[in-house]
Amino acid sequence: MGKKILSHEFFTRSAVDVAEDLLGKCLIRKIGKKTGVYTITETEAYEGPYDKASHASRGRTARTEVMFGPPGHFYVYLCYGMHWMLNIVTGPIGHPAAVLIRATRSSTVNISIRTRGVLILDGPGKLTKALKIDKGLNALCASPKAGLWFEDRGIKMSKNQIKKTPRIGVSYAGPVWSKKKYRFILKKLPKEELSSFPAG
DNA sequence: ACGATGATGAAC
DNA sequence: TTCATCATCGTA
Repeated sequence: MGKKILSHEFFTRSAVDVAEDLLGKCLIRKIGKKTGVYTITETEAYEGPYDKASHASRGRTARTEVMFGPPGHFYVYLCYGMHWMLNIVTGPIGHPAAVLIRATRSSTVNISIRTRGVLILDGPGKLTKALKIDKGLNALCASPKAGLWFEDRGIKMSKNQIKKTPRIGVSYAGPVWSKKKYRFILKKLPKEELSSFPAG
């Protein structure tokens, strides 16, 4: 099976396109000798300074600076005083946009009790907690060097597997932007296509 | 339905 | 310097 690291070009597009295309791609987390593979099942696009739901709509600040930088870098910030949100910057330099990674799914193999199951991380805060993602990754380039990156592992996607809905928790963005269907959900993923990570 | 919990940005 | 506001989650 091919394992292609998603690089610069993949993220140099509109956040909406990247958000949709990230479904079925894999998020890889390496800490020490342990490597986890997590298939992305839910994303949200925050597209540009005109998007009232985006932090970038209030201009260039210390926090949003990363969004104005190069694509393929992480934008990580604290939400509600306790949850880290993982975003990946998209579009060309100077265009503030990013995609929020909201949920993943991966197969698990627990050798000690000889069971096989599925690990579902179904919320942006749960995901970062499980993958030990925090401010330390902010502004870093997605890469093995950072210990966190994206890969295409050959999962085939078709449009009818994707559900589009308005984004979560953005009512403050006004009637137009809060209603945009910029949230992408992968409805189902065949078991054999689930990525796995080594136990122990 | 609501409280936890702290950074952020805007107002004064 | 103060204040309202959050791209959420777990418990009720």
